[in-house]
Amino acid sequence: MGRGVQGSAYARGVPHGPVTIDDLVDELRRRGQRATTARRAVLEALLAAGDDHLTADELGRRVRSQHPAIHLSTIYRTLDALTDAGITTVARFADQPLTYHLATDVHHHAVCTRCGATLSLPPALFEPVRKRLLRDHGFHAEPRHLTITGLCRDCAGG
Amino acid sequence: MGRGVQGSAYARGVPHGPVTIDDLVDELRRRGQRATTARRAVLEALLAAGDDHLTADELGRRVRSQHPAIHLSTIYRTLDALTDAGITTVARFADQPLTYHLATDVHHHAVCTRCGATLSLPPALFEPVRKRLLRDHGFHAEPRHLTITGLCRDCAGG
DNA sequence: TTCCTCCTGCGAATGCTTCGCAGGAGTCTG
DNA sequence: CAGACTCCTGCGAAGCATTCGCAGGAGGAA
Repeated sequence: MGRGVQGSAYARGVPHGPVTIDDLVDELRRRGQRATTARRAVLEALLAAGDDHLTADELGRRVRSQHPAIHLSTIYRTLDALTDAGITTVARFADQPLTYHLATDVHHHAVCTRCGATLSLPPALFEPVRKRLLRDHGFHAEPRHLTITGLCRDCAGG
Repeated sequence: MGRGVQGSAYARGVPHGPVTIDDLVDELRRRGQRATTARRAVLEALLAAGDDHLTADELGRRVRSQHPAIHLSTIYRTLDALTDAGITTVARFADQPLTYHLATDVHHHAVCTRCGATLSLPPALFEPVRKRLLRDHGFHAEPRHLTITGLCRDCAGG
């Protein structure tokens, strides 16, 4: 397969699973945004992070290890732009700072409000609720990254 | 019914539905906390707010209309204490400041990440997911105030 | 009433995130 | 490949919600 001449990885919406830096950069440009060093670096860091959720600060630290001049405010603006473009997804766990990851990484979360532990959940779990919200309320539940709060096994004491 | 001689409204855990100021103050004391003017005022404001979710700031404004000297930091500390005592519940909608309401008001939310509109949902909707999380992951999903994000009918354009 | 704490007002500090500005880098055009 | 037109960036400061330290005052048990 690979990327064909005419189709980017994003040609039919946000793809699931692995993508390359070039896919991401292409998509960025397709959205009318510029592919700068800072943005490429942020995308590389996100790609390298795999399933992890990174804060702007952590992302800044990683990016600066290669490009020391990149300012934290640029990271924030970049993440804003990427999120607008649908390339990244934001989530806030409890009262932690915002975290970011690639939108290609589709999953939901259960977050412990006491210890902050997170559990990754398969999207299927929420399908019934999603359908119901759509049908009964016209509400389009976030399909890519829901968060449900509560207490983890340890914090619930059993 | 009414409150019997020996049983507070909270005797069997957090009650659903209406409670009085005295129920709330009693419960506070039962938890070993002091019933001060500030705390009573906060509880009154929450009670008067009905189903609304109030920020510390908004709560401060309302409390100060009766007791001008009560400082915002006291509101925060009071809300902390009330939440610790299980009397109030916290929620964050999108990137808004934290909001608070009485724990007796049990409901879930769908929040639009674009316009911030919120939809109140019956607890029953999430029961299947809750049960599943508990059984499969030992995760105790917050029973009193879940939030699910997405786009409302208007923002989804249809 | 007395005493021992806990709670409070106040102001300053913190931490994340955003903003305004002036200069520099991307991209499009020819 | 040069020129021009923006958008993007580094920098520092501002903004906002929330927390903290302190010294004094109010709550409640005896």
